[in-house]
Amino acid sequence: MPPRKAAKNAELREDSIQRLSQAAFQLIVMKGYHATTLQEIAEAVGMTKGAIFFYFTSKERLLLHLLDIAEDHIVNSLAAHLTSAEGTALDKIVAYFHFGSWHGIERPYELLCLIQISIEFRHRSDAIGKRIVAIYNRIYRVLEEIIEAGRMRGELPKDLPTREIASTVVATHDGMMLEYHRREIDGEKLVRVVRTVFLQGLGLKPRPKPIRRAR
Amino acid sequence: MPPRKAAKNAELREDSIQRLSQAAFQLIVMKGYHATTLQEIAEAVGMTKGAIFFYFTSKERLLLHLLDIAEDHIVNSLAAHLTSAEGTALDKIVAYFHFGSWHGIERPYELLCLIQISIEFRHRSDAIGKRIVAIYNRIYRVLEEIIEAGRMRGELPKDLPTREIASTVVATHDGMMLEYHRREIDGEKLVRVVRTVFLQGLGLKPRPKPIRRAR
Amino acid sequence: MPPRKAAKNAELREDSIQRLSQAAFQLIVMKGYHATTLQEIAEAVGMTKGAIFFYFTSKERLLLHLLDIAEDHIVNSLAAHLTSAEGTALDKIVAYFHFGSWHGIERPYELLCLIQISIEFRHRSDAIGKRIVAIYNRIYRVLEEIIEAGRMRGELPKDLPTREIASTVVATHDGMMLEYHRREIDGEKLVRVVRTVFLQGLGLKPRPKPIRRAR
Amino acid sequence: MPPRKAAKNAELREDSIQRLSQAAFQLIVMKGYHATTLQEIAEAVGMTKGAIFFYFTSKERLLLHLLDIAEDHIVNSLAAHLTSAEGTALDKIVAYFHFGSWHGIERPYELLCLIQISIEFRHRSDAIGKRIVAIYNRIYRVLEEIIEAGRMRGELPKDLPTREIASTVVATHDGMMLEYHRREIDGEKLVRVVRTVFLQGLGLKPRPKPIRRAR
DNA sequence: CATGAATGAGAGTTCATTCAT
DNA sequence: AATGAATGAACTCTCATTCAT
Repeated sequence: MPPRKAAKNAELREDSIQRLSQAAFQLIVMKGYHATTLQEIAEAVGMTKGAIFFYFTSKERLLLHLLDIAEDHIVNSLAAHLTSAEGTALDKIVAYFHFGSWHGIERPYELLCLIQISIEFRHRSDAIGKRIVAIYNRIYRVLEEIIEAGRMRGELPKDLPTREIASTVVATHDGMMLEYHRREIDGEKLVRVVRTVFLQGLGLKPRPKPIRRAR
Repeated sequence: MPPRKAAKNAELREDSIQRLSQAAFQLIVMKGYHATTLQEIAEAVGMTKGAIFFYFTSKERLLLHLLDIAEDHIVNSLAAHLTSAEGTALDKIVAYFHFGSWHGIERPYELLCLIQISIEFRHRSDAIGKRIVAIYNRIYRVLEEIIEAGRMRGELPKDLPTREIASTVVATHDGMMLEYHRREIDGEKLVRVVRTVFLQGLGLKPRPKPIRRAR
Repeated sequence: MPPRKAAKNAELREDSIQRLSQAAFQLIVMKGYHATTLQEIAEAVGMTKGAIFFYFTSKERLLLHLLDIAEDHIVNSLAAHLTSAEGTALDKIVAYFHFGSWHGIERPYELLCLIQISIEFRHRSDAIGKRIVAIYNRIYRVLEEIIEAGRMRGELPKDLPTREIASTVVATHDGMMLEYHRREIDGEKLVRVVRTVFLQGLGLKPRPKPIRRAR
Repeated sequence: MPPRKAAKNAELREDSIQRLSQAAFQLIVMKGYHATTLQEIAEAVGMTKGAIFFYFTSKERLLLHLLDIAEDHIVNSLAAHLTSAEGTALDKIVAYFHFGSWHGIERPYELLCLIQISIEFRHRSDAIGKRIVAIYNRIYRVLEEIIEAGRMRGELPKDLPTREIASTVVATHDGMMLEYHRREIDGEKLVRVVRTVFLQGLGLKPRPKPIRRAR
């Protein structure tokens, strides 16, 4: 039964890659890429270091594989969700937070891994640096399109620049995810606060008078 | 003049420590703590690796020293600014963003170093992990006091929990700082967007006028 | 028909061994034994690493097998050629160069493999070291017998020691083969030069040419 | 006394580099480059692996350093010896053998290292492959110039091509050196045989006059 | 027969750290 | 006060080898 055998092997292979990837996601999110050793990853799935090199040719390639997965799972479905026709820009931005937080809770590691790597490789121009930048650029693009469209329809304040709004959304989102992992925090509450803030600001609204100048 | 000489030596010592610290701040912010080698730090100030051990007993102690500096410069003055009697909670939160961004632009490295370390050592319980948690806890405490006080005075929505508001503020602030460093972004614009969002939300509110119905 | 099947299997087995050996010869000659991996050898014949262990119990045994082949093909036929009764010692030495060069051109890998291994394992006393020494000793013995016989018949200068003449022949021959592979060189020209040198030296002698008959 | 100290350190450095290089020369000649580990080299001089990286940034760089030394000591002085005005081409070729054998006996490792590396890296185009080819090309060039000049003066047979004569000289020389190391052989006798062969061939010629003294 | 998964010993390399000077 | 030499532990990576299928 060669087909069965082949199938079994393929399964095994997929399973091993899967387990190694999951372990790597977790460890990288917990300790960072540089502080995570292949030894730890291997041990986490009950293999030896050498096994990693059977599936990935280097530590860097393993990480690139994780980025592929994360991009696929997160950015792709994000784009799919947010580029649909319906909904206002604000709806979509809120959806972005919800989406992220959903991932952050159900599948936290892929999302956090992207954030972690974007921080660790912020200023590097090697393969990983380029890859993570490309991934983030996709996110920025999706958001900026939403914002532009919203602005056209008058759903957003005209005096706030697109690029900086997108950055604010990403910054808040990533910061929120990190914060969620930094403290033991009620994720749902956190999202609710962020959503509220983004929708209404923190100000008590029926505002008595126009301009309260800060500072 | 042994005293004079001693004085001179002390000065020299301070100067060396100062220069090493600055270099370390920059490199850690750019590359992360784990990816920064003592070699690089030493070279950046024209010394050799060995010299660092004359001033700091280990790489870890060097980092702890940086954390001391950063706490002193940032958290202390932050607390001083924000615990003053005047101003509403919102004013102070806005000031928090401004304060951070000011530091982020004038003396970016100390602030970013705190953020970087809080991410790299998020889940560690060694000396550094404990230290960075302690520093962040001070920040949370300051913010939560402000928020509580504001809530008492009715300046903040009652349905948003203090802890999560503080987390949102910190998350947004840290995310914003990282974002500022991740992209080439106009820092002032970014702050303005964040401030606006926090104050008013992104929603187009029934601004005072529109309501005026025709006729 | 189990016998037929068995026969077929045996054939297949021989064929696989044959192909692996050829690939190994080539790769070892090109890169050296240590720098050649079983992976490469397997790939060169479209197998996997593991398959090699079905035919050879170790990399070392594979090499020993190659040495067997090379000894069989080269040293045996060399001995057969050179120990025949006819011809002077000089004829036979020339034949040695020709023989070598013939192998070197038609079947270069076996011969070069011997040379390569004799260099890589010169100073080792493991199985391979002993084997290659034994093979070379056979060659020396054949040559020394020829030389001794020639000396008896007065065909060779008396003042040159047998052992060193044999070494010179081997040295020149091996050096020539390596050189032939090191540069892009016209093999036939090279052999001609070597033969001429060995027969007449490089000195311009009042050559016996006199044969030119008068008139 | 900073100068003394500096001097001492410089001495120490030179000494360590020297010792490491010598050990590396020997081991590479005995076992080949690939089969020699940095561990062994370090142990041979009573250091640890790490020390090697203090002086050389990689195993490859260490080898390149050895090649520099060897080129300097051998090829340079070879060129100096052989490009002098006096002497016939034959004298110089004989001198080449003598020179080589002198090096081979007094400082055998540098010369043998060149030969060894030329064999191990014959077919590679990395930094080492290029380096060793460049070194050999210098040798060929020197020899070919000598041969050409000799041919002009009628000192060499006209029917033998320059390139192949040079190759024969190099091949014989290298082969001789390897042979010298392969067997326990009387080096002087070996050189004498080679010299005689090159001058007169192995044929018993009606020697015109007894002694044409080489050198 | 042959594969592909996995191992484990050991290689080259990095880097914080020590220490004599 | 500072250097440069050297260490040693830990890392990434390689490769011959084993084995279930």
